[in-house]
Amino acid sequence: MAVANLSLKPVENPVALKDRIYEELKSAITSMNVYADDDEYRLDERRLALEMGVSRTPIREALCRLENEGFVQNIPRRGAFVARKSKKEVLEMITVWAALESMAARLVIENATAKEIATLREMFSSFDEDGAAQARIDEYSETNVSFHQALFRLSRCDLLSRITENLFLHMRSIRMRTIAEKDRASRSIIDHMSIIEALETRDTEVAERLVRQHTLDLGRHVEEHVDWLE
Amino acid sequence: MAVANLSLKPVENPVALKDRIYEELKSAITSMNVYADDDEYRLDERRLALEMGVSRTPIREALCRLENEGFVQNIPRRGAFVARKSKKEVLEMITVWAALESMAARLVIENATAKEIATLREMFSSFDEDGAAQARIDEYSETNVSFHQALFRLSRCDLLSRITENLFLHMRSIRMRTIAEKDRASRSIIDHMSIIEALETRDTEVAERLVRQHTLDLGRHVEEHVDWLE
DNA sequence: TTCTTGCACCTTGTATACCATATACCAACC
DNA sequence: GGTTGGTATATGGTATACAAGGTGCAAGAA
Repeated sequence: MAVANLSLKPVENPVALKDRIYEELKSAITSMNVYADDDEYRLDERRLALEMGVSRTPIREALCRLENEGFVQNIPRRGAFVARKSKKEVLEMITVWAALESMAARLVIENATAKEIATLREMFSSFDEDGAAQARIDEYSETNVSFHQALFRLSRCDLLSRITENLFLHMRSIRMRTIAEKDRASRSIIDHMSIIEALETRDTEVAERLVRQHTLDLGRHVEEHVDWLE
Repeated sequence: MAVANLSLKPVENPVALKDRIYEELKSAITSMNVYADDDEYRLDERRLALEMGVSRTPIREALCRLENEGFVQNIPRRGAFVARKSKKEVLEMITVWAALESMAARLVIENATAKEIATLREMFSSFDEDGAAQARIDEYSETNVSFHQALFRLSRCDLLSRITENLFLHMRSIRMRTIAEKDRASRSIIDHMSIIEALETRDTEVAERLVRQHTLDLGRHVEEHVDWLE
C-alpha cells in the first residue's frame, strides 16, 4: 500500500490563554505613555477578566509574568499597577544596556559577515543630508531602535537579545521623549556612523568603546535633563 | 489627650504562600545537581501541592515565576520539569555575565572607596601559599563566588546584581564541576589578584579587560572541555 | 463641624471543581 | 506477532467559589 505523501507541517500547538493575554497586556502597557501624568494605572483582575472574556486565573498568570519583567507592580491585597520606573532604575537599565550592547559589538565583529554589517549602514542611507534625521524625527527614531536591535541580532547571542528586548520596551517612552530634545538626533547619527565604521574595520576595542559611550551618553543626558521621573 | 508614645515597629507583612513556595522550590531546584544524570525531573503540581499542604494555585504561580527565571521548563499539557541548560545556553550566560561584570568593574572604580576594594583582597588572604586554593578547593570555590558577588555589590548597581544573581545560580553546578579541573584554581587566583590590583590603581580599562577576559576564559574552557552538556 | 470608629463592600489570595488533552495500555484485526 | 485504534486515566488549563484583608463612607460623639 502506498503511503500518501502529503506535505504536512506539525500542527501549531494552540497558544494558551495566559500567553495570549500576556502578549495583549504587554503590548497595551508598553504602548501607553505611563509617564504622561501622575495617575496610577490600576489593573483590576476582575475587570480585565470581564473585558477579555476569560476568568481571573489566566489574567493572574499573565500579570505574574509581567511583574517579573518589571512592567507591572503587584502590591499584596491592593492589586496590580502599571509599573513606573524611578530615575535611578532607568539609569541602571541604561547602564546594563551599555554593558550588553558593547559586548554585542564585540560579538558582531567576531561573528557577522561584511555583508551583514553593510546592512547596518544602509539603514541610515535615507538620512544622509544634514538635518534629515532631525526633520523626520519619528522615522529616525524607529530606525534608531532598529539599528540597536540589529546589532544584537548580528551578535548571534539570543540571551543578549532577549534580555535587551525588555530593556528596549522599558526605554521606549523615555527614548521617544529624549531623542527629540536638542540636537541629539544629529549627534546620534554621527555616533552610529562611527560605530559602523569600527565594525567594518573590525576594530573591537574602538567599536566596544563607542557603543558603550553612546549609551552612557544617553544615561548622562537622562541624569542631567530628565526631571519628569520620580 | 496624650498619645501613648509606644515605640512600635511596623508589623511585617505576612509573606504570601506563593512567595514562600517560590523560595522553597527555588532553593530545592538550585541545590540539586541537575546535570548528574539524564533523568528528567518532573514537578507534578498535584504532588507538590499535597506534599506542601497547599492547593495547586500558589504552586502554579511559583512555577510560573521559576519558569520566567529559567529554572523550570513548562511544556503545555505535559507539565513542569527542572530546566536543563544546553551548552549553547550556558555559553551565552557566560557571555552575558562577562559583559555585566566588566561593567561592574568600571563602576567599582567609579564608586567604591579604597577601603571597600581592600576587602576584596582580604577575601583571598588565607589562600596566599602556592596551591592553597587547589588544596582547599571547596572553600576556595565559595570565596570565588563571594568575590564576584562582592564586585557587583560594590558597583552600587542593583539591577546588575539582580540579573547576575540568577546567572550565578544557574552557573553554580557548572562552576563546582569545572573549578576543580586542571589547575584552574591557581590560575583563577592569579586572575583575581590582577583584577584587584587594577581596581586599586583605578585603572578602568585594564580592570574591565581583565574581568571580561577572566569570565570569557571560563567560557572557552566550557566550550572546549565540557562534554556533559547536551 | 470634625474626628473617630464601625460596618459594608470591594479586591486579592487560596482552594476546589470541571474540562480538554496527552499518554498508556489493551484488545482486536491484519 | 505486529500494528492499529479505542478507551481509561492522569495531568495541566480554566473557571468559580470561598476566605481574608483593605478601603472608604457614614453615623455618632465630642
